[in-house]
Amino acid sequence: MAKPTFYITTPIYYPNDKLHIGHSYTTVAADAMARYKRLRGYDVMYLTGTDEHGQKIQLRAAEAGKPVMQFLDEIIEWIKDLWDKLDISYDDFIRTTEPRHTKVVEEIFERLIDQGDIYLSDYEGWYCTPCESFWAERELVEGKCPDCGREVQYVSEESYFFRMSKYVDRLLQFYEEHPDFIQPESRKNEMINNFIKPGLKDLCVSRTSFDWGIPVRRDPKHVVYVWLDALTNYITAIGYGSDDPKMRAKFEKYWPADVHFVGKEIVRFHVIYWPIILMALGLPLPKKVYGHGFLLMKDGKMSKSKGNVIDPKLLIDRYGSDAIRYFLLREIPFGQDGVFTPEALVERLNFDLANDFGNLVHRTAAMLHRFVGGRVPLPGARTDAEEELAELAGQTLRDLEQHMDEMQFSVALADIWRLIRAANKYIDDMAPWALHKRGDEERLRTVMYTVAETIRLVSVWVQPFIPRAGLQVLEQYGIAPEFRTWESTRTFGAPIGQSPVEQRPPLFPRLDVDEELEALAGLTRGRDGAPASRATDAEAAGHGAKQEGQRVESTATPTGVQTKETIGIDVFDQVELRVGQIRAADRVPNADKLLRLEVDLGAETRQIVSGIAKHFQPEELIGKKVVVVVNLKPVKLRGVASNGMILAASTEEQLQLVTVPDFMPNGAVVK
RNA sequence: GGCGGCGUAGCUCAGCUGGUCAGAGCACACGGUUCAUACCCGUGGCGUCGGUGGUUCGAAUCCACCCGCCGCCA
Repeated sequence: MAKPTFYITTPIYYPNDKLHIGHSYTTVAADAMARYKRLRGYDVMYLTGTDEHGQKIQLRAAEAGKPVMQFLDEIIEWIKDLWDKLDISYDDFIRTTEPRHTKVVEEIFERLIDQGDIYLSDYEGWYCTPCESFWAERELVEGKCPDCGREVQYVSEESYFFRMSKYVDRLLQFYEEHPDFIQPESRKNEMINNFIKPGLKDLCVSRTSFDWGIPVRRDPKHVVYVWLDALTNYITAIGYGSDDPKMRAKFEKYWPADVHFVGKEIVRFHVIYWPIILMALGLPLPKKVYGHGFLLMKDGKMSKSKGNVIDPKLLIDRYGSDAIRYFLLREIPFGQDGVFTPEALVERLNFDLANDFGNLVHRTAAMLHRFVGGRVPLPGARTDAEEELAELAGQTLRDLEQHMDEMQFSVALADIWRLIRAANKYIDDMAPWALHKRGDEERLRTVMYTVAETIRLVSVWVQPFIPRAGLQVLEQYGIAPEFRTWESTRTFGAPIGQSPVEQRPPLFPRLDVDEELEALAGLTRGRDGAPASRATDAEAAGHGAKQEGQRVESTATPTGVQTKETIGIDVFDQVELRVGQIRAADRVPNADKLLRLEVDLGAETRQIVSGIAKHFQPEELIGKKVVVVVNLKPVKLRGVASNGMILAASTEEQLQLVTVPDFMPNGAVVK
């Protein structure tokens, strides 16, 4: 019998800028689901991609002085590299500029006109070019764009429209027959009350005001506008409308999709317009649309103007993909918003990954070597303690599967960690070192086997979330392939005795909290202090979502000592350095590494927190003339405000402040 | 303004259709342990479950109103 299929998608992202950690969240969640389903024996199709049309792309490319396709290719390369770094196991990556997509969209459009679902009319309204948004007269704020506050133009444009109203009754009936279609449920009411009950408006599906898009075949001054282009990626990618019979078979195999993961801001398009488009095409509807929440920063949504956008690659480089994946999936209840704080990140990594899981694996390997010759021993008779752990393992598997089916990743991880904690506790209760000392070989073997077996189960289960660590432990513990399968974890007591176990360095390093908080403060300070061109926030994910981020610069070839991208003098010039004199210094309570400094900059005296307490006594700093970055965004470290940064040179062991001769006045510019 | 949601220990949050539901993790205090990444284990204090009324034998859990946040829409 053929394997059951599972088709899962992320939104296609709008590549007018680099993506941020919010996009990574959607993609990581979908990846965890895809990996889970593969482990469960499904034939999985996991699709992601990019939505590459629209005026804003065109404008961005022009700003960058590049041909549009070149501009896009460079960003797509960056995005694919990000997914590689995050271990995203997508099966296909669709770009809406590919012929397999554009050709089919053209045909769909023709067909829908012929069917009478699409008709020609006029679109009137106020248009904000940067936001690519139309506004009704009454929506304007003092005649300006309500989103960004900039000028809008009145436009009257001939447009094609999709007759949505025709399908409303069928849509409502579908909702009723498929109560789980929209997740979380609360979104469903919003949709019905806000869009459907008041009367669903026809959707504008073409534009004549720009030409970076798929032309309408019979009327090429029009290009297909956003949703009919973007949403259809979910079917064109798997072969809908293809000339190739193999691809058509693929479509038959995977459609309808099992779930579309989307950010909550685009739920509406996926649960109203997309089903209606599919009805018009006579295709079955997707089984589920899951609108997840946003990853917020402490001070609200991520946005460039707040300087709180984090480049995911910097995080991955520092902590590794497993760590970032774990944090995203554990910290944010799927469907709700979650908050990114440096403290939460470091604590999750230290407590859950290093202390609980990593240490369990590490201490067990050490004991296996020290007590029983470096192999998983053969167990003797079980006692109540072993039965209890086995029982908990069985319960954990049941809970885990249930929560994964509900797509509650954070709860599923909590389930696994409950067993990890129990295993750590079991070790303490059984005290193998005491058994060893006492010479109780049979008990010792039983205990060590039981711990190894628990580690085996956990390592299999953990793979959808942190694939590297899971696989690494299975290899370290010499687990045979047949005991790495999901099904094999239904039994506690697999014959893994005699497997040779390696001693390896800890899976996850324990992080120094102060050091990391300071480093993360640096990462979130936003590296291009330029004020954002508009106030809209970078949304977590989505078609046409309004995103601010860094423009992709041409890729520099690092040479010699250089490891970062080459920057222009204009970028460096944004950093304001001045001479400052340390007037006072004392330790920050509850922090090993932090000193609170008062620095005299001539015109003012500022408080700056610096992570140099390991290298200096507070007294010896008084009077020193140092170089201060004065235009850094203020941050709080351990609750103490820091309004700048002191420059220092450092190696692994040493650290010296960059100092200036005493005759230079406080406040003098350094450049 | 309309619709919806939320407000539970210092922090982040679980608590479905009312009766061991007053909980978990972190933080804090004390104790234990040494295999391990100063790690793990145990014990303990802490909460008027946003406020006020009401339904009920009994409400964090249902209802009404109020306060404060938030989401979608207008």
